[in-house]
Amino acid sequence: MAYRSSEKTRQKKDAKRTAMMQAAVQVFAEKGYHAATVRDVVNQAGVAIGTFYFYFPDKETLFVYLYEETADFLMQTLQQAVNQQTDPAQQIASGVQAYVSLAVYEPSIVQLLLVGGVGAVPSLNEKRVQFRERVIKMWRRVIEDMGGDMGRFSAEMLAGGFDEMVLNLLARRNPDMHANATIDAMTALSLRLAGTQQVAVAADT
Amino acid sequence: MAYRSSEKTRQKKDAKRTAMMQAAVQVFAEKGYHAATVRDVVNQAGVAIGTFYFYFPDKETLFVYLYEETADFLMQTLQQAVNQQTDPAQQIASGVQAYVSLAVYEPSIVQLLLVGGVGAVPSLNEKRVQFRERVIKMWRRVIEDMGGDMGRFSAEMLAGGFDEMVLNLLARRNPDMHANATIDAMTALSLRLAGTQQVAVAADT
Amino acid sequence: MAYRSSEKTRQKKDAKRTAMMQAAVQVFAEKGYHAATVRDVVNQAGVAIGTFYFYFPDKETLFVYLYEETADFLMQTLQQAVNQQTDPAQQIASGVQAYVSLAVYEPSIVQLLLVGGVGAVPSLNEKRVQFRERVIKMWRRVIEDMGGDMGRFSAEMLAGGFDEMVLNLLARRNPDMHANATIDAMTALSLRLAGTQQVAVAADT
Amino acid sequence: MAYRSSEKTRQKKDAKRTAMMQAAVQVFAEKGYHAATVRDVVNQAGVAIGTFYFYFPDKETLFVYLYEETADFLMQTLQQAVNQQTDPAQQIASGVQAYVSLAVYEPSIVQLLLVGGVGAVPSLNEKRVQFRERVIKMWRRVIEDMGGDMGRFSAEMLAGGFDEMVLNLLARRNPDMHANATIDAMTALSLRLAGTQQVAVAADT
DNA sequence: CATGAATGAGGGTTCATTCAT
DNA sequence: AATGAATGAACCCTCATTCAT
Repeated sequence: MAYRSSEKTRQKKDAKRTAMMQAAVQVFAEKGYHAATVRDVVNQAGVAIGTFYFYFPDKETLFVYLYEETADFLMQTLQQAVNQQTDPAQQIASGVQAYVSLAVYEPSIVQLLLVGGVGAVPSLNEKRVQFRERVIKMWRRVIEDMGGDMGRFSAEMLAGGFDEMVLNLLARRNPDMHANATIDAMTALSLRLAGTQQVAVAADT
Repeated sequence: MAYRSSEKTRQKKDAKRTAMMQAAVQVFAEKGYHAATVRDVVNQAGVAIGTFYFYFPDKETLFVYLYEETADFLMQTLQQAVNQQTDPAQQIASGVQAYVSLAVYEPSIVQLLLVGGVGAVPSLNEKRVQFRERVIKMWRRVIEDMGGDMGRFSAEMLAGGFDEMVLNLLARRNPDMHANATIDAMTALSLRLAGTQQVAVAADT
Repeated sequence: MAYRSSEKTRQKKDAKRTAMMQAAVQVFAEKGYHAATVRDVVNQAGVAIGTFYFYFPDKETLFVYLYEETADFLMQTLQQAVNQQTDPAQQIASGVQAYVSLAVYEPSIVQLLLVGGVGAVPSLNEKRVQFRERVIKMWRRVIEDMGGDMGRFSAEMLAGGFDEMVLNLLARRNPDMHANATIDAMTALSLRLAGTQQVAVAADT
Repeated sequence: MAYRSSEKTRQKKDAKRTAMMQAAVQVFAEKGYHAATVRDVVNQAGVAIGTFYFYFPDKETLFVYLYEETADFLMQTLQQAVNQQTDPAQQIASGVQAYVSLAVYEPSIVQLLLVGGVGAVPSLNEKRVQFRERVIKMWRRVIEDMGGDMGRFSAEMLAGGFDEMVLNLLARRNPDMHANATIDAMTALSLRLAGTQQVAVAADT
């Protein structure tokens, strides 16, 4: 199940609405914004097409809303993982671990946020910038807590690099089999990027 | 005497074809694959819609072709910049400089390759994977020439990180004004990622 | 309470579907398959173009379906008329009468089956062969019941000859005024073709 | 070679024009009027598309012209065969023989006249009526020379019946192998239709 | 609330036809 | 005469959206 009911939707307690949002994540992730049709979503959710327009004003609004929700969920998950640790180096490790786990377990989320409708929905651009900003800021805080320099740039590279690595992991035959190696590499490279220590790492593939 | 394709005719033909491809890059970059219509392209190019189908079999084929061409062009540009140098550290600097320059000068290219129609065109997925692989391999070679370890992972992070940094640069008000700072940071962080030296860098923003 | 397809709704739906099919028969009969547009059909039926695609998958499928339905209907009508009689000679007379009546009363049917889209729709060729075969077999049975020889060939000539005569009848100013003469001639000539008796017939035109 | 240059075209002595008309017969016969494109014709003829419009005003005119030419050719062939004989019964046999031979040897002609664009080209309807009229008149004359009654109706049935039988012959695997049986049957049935004698015929299939 | 029949703007594509060379 | 690049009307079909039930 891809979609996690956040605070916002949990209050609605609406099964149909939830079903449609869950279906939407899958469908959008799989086909991209334009190729996914409203009919795809309602079929997947098992409701009638009219029902869609009772709960959502239109396709685009749903998508943007979904993007926000999913971004929120991802940020919460990462932030929580980071906050569980106090040592910056361990914070990175924990965050990386959380990100990769999520990606492997719920690839739709990553697909939606990184590939899905970017560049396809004009009103999404701003949201996308905001999302990236949040990711970057989170990593920047950790890096600077370590005493690393170039916080902003390092964080940008970290954020983009993580995405690329995760996407490469997901492109493999058995992502879960290579998850640990990826996590280790991501962690090690993060420490290097911070620039505060020399790190030795396990063998490469 | 029969019709003879004179020099002038051929040039005009090539010109029209080129105009349509340039128009297509812009339109696709701006709206994404699905939202861009063939009519948009021909309007931008100043030709009739029938002309499009005289030169290209269909929209998707053009897009894939454009993607390949653009990817080839980017790779050539980068590879050339890298090859101009012999010292690995300088190779990175040169490649980074070339990438950023291209991005600032021709943002459509970056937009097309990184955002455009990814996830929207099924037949593009394979091409996209190939393109990323080429980018990653290029950086990996440089990194390993420096004696860096974790070549594959480092290269992935470099590739993804570079994209993120370039995208962030393009998102700013005056990309060209911040290009140099970004180039410096990208270079410095690359060296760190390679893991062979400690690098000091200029102040951050 | 959910939407319930009431009797009224269903009837309206059927009505619309029927209206479109009737419109289609007319339009196809009048213009032929290719020249007839889906817009022609929906205009004639008084519905929107989207409605067409709600009821039928596409133009070709509808046409083939229409052809089959019409062929079935014609065969049933003829067969029924034939079966009402026991004497072979009277069976022919009855069948001929039914065919001509149908042609005069509903010329679109004949037009669709004999002229409409033959040679225009590849997937129709097989259906056409089947239809001709059914017609031929029906007449052959009757002829052989009379003791006529050359059943297959006689039946072919009968089938083709009937069509030509009906088409010639329809091409006249007032088909209904000449229907009886045509019916008589068709019947008389059929008996001759069967080769079992000498027949005297009414005066010719 | 399907197209025979009649008096009209022979005077032109124009190779390109002839090539296009020959190509047109084939293409129209194969695909039907609408599905056949002007490009198909010029490709088959090995000329450029502009050349088409130098020789013919438009597609429809060519088709109508082609229909007339082909009808003329068929009528000439049949009439000639009929005229070679003096005895009416032998005239029929000769005409039938000629028709079947032509159909087997040059099926495109039959296809064009009987199936091709009938019902698809409005301006063809009149031509088609004229053609049928000529066929019918020819057979009627023969029948009445034999002393047969119902000349008009018999001739209609003969004309339509012949077409059906020829079409059925062409639909078989090896038309030429069954040509003789068909010819015999057509001849025998014609005599019966004329109503002047009792005819015995060879075994049926 | 829920339904699904109905709508029609708009997209990709074809193809008869024109005209400068 | 001959060419083929260029045109654009028109076709088939999709799909977001509405609304009576």
